[in-house]
Amino acid sequence: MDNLTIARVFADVADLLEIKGENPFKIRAYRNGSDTIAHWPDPLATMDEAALRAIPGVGKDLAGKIRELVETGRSAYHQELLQEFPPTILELMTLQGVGPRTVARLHASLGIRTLADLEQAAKDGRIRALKGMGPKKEALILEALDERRRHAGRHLLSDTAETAAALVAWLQTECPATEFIPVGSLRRGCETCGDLDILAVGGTPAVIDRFVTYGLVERVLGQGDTKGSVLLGSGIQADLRLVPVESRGAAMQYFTGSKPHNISVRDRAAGRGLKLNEYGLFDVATGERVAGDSEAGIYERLGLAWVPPELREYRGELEAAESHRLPRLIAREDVLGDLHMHTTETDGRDDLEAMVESARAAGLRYLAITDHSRSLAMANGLDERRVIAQAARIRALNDRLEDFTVLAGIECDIRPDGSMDLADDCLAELDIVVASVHSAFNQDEAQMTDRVLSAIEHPYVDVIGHPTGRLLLKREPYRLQMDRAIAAAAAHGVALEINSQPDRLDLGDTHARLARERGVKLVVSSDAHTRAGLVALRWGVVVARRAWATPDDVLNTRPVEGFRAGLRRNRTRPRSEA
DNA sequence: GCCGTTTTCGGCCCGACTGTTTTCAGTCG
Repeated sequence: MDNLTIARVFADVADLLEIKGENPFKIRAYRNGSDTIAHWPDPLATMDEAALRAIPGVGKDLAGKIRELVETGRSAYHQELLQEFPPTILELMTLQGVGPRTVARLHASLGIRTLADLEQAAKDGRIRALKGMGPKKEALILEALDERRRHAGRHLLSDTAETAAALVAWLQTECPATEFIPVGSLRRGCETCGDLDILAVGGTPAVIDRFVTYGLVERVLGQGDTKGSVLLGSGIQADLRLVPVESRGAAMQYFTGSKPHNISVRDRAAGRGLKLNEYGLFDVATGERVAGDSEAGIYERLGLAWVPPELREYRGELEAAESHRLPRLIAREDVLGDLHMHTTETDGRDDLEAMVESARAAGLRYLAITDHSRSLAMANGLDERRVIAQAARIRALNDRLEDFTVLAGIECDIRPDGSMDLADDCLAELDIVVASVHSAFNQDEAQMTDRVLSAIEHPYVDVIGHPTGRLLLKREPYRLQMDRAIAAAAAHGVALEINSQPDRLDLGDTHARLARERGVKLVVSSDAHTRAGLVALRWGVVVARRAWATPDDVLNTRPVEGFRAGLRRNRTRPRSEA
């Protein structure tokens, strides 16, 4: 049983307890536990009770339930709750404007169990008959059902960022006296965003009035003097919050989150006789405001270094901020080379020369061409003969270039049996080999793990490309024991890729952090298929930052000679040859 | 249900908006 499954059980328990009207702090305990477990880097299935209890938010009870889940595959408590309520009732909670109290009442008085039941009841006008409900609530439920059908769920970081950039640019033109700042999960660089939060610093309620008239607004969800909320045509919900200029820092801190980070910061404030809200940091005794203009001022007053937004996930950042041990995070400018891209030779849309020009324009100093190998016939993958011919062309081009290096590489398929898709003597000829899985995604965990471990052990493999194979919001990662892959990569000096494609971001932040902590070098690569695709490096860098990576953790921040020296093929030469 | 240089018992972040209320509950972030 993996961590995500355990996390889901606890999240379900929290929802069910909420519907039941249980003690809110008990509910929070399950929810906190669920959130922590979902991002916990080590597999809980292999941990004993003492180790489990060392996880923050996991006490005697939760540790026992985790053991029960691991050993029996189920939790008696979870099952008990499911006897009281049908499992489908949890879907009702995902509707905008429908919370636990409403679900409980719908279930108790109308026997509603499913989304279909709810829709029928709303259409029949049975909702409005309930105490505390009315025609408007009924209409809202129908709208929420419709919206859920059309664009359920979350949005890629890059999509949210584009939406935000356009909206902020428009707002800035319409209301030049007000400053607009995107905050929330977008500012933290989360791989997907549920909605878009924007601050309007120093504006008047007229700014909210303007906001709801934005051309891409599909529906106004709410509008007051300090807050407006709209649904955009893309399905992204955007919230605009008005704050006074003197609260700029406090509001940025508050609305950037994450929730557990903020709870912890507030807790820390309370311990010092201070109260923190979106308007500032206040002395409880005197009511005096002691900070709030800037984020740094708030953290400083609490004895903390300013925490970069990407680290605000309650994963040890406050302890590091307190002891001034926060890492100097990698930035896009630190990346000097790009090690994964395709050309017209396989499934790319631009040729070798165009990719080089694009990389130069992006401020890079070197790149590696890594087209697909033979097995990927769909992409016109290269066999040994074509690989060698392409390498010759790359080297000829390289000889003509000044102040820039082009490396000859390949993205070589890892076959289902773990062998490489090209002959060893061919791979040996190249400057860099990225090995990736592109087939037989459905192998079981043992097969897939052995397969990837074989690749890591192969002497000419330098990097594992998009190690989990996930496609965000589309495809689950393949079943790979990541802790074993990371251990093997560390042992063999193989780097793991952070693939920057917005729908991959693979490795993700928690795995990348674990790899880094275990001594594995990372590379941030674009996997560009067009010359414009190199801009994706931006997103890979965000993931690396969320993994607490410094430039030193990422091989392609080094100048080309240092980079090449760090590749596995150049540092595992047998001693007799040295 | 978790947790502890304030606490092993008694706390647990906090404010805005909506719809249904005639003073507030529910939802959201």
